[in-house]
Amino acid sequence: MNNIKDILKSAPKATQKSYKKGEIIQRAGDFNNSPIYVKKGLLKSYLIDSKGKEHIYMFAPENWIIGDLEAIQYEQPSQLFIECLEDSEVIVFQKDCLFNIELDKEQLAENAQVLYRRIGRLQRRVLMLMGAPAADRYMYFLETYPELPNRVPQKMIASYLGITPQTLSSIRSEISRKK
Amino acid sequence: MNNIKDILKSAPKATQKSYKKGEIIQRAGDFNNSPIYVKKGLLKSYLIDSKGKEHIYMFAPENWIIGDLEAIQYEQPSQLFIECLEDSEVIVFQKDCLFNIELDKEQLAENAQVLYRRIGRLQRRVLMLMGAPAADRYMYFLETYPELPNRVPQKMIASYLGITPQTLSSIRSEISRKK
DNA sequence: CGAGCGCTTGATTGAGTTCAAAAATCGTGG
DNA sequence: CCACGATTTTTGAACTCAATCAAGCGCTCG
Repeated sequence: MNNIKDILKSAPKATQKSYKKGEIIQRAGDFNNSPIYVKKGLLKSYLIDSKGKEHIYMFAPENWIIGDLEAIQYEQPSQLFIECLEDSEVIVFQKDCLFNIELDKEQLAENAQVLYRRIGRLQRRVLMLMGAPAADRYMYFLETYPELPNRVPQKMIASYLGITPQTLSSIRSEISRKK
Repeated sequence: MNNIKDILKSAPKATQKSYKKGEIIQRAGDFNNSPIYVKKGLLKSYLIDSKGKEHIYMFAPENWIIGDLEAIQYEQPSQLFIECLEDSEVIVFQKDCLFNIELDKEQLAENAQVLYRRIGRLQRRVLMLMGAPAADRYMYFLETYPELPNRVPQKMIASYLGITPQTLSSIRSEISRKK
C-alpha cells in the first residue's frame, strides 16, 4: 500500500501524535483537516447521514493514510469524522503535504503514485458497490483488510459495506455452513 | 475539473486521436492502457460483470480524463472497456504521464492536485453509493454531470447509478409529478 | 453480579428487480 | 420527407433481497 519510507521523507513539517481508543481526531464541520498517516494502531473515518446513521468510509490500520481528502482539496469543512479504534500513533501532515511545491521531484512523483494507488482502490470499491450482492461485498472487505476481521466489531464492517449488521451476520453463518 | 492548460503542458509525449461514435477504444484484457483526455466529444468506461451485465464506471465529456487507472498503476490487464458515445477528439497520454520524473516540479505538483480532485469525487461517489436511495443517486448524477442528461440515454444513466432503467424511469416520473 | 452492548435468529415489510408488454423515440432507406 | 424496424422509455404485476422490527443469548467491564 503506502510505503512508510516514501511518506516520511515527503513530509517536512509533519507532526507526530498519539491518541487513545475512542478519541475523535477530526469532526464533521472542522476546517482544520489534515491527512493522517497511521504508524501504529487503527483509525476509521465515517459520515453521519441526514438520518443520523453512521457510514464508515474507510479503515486505516498501520501504514495507511486517512483524511477527508475531498474537504481538503476543495477547502470545505470536513464531512467526515475520524476516530481512534485502538490506541494509535500517527503522523499528522500539512494539508498540502502531497503536492507542496517545496518538495523535490522524486518526492512529488512518488506522491502522485501514492494518490494513483488510492484511486485504483477506490475504483475497485465503486465497481464493487455498484454491482455486487452483499456476500461478495464481504469477500471484498476480507481482501482489502485481511487483518481487520478480528480487530473491528462486525457492526463496523457492516457499516463499511453498506449493509446492516443482521445481514452480515446471516452472510457469515451461511459461509460457515458451507464448509 | 481538470484544467486543459495544466494537462497539456504536463504531457510531453501525448498523441492526439479521433474516434467515431460507437468505437471501442480500449477493451477489458488489454495491457496497453493509457489515460485519455477528452478535448471534444464523450466517452464512457464500463465493466462487464460475471453475468454479462454492463456497469458504467464513469462518463468523460469535454475536459475529463478517463482510463483504467487501477490497471495502469498495478500493471494489470484492464478490467474496463472505454467506448466512444459521440464523435470525439482525445489526447492519449503515456501511462506514467502524471508522475513521469522528467516533468518539472510545477507540473508534478499540479498533477498531484488533479489526482486529489479525482479522489475527492470518488469519495463522494462511494459515500453516495453506500447510503443513498435511488432517487438521491439520480440527483447526484445531475450534479456531477449537469450537461449529460440530454446527451446520454437513460439506460446508461441507470447503469452508472447501479439501478435498472425501469427504476430510473419511475423516479423521473415521480419527480415531474411533484412539480 | 447486573447492566449494557454486540451478535444471532426469525417474522414482517419495503425498495428495487425481474418479467412482460405497450408506447414513444430514433435512425435509416426508400 | 415519410415509413418502417429497432431501440428506448414507460407502465404494471409478481417476486426477491436486504432492511426493519423484535426477541433472546452471551460477553465484558464497571
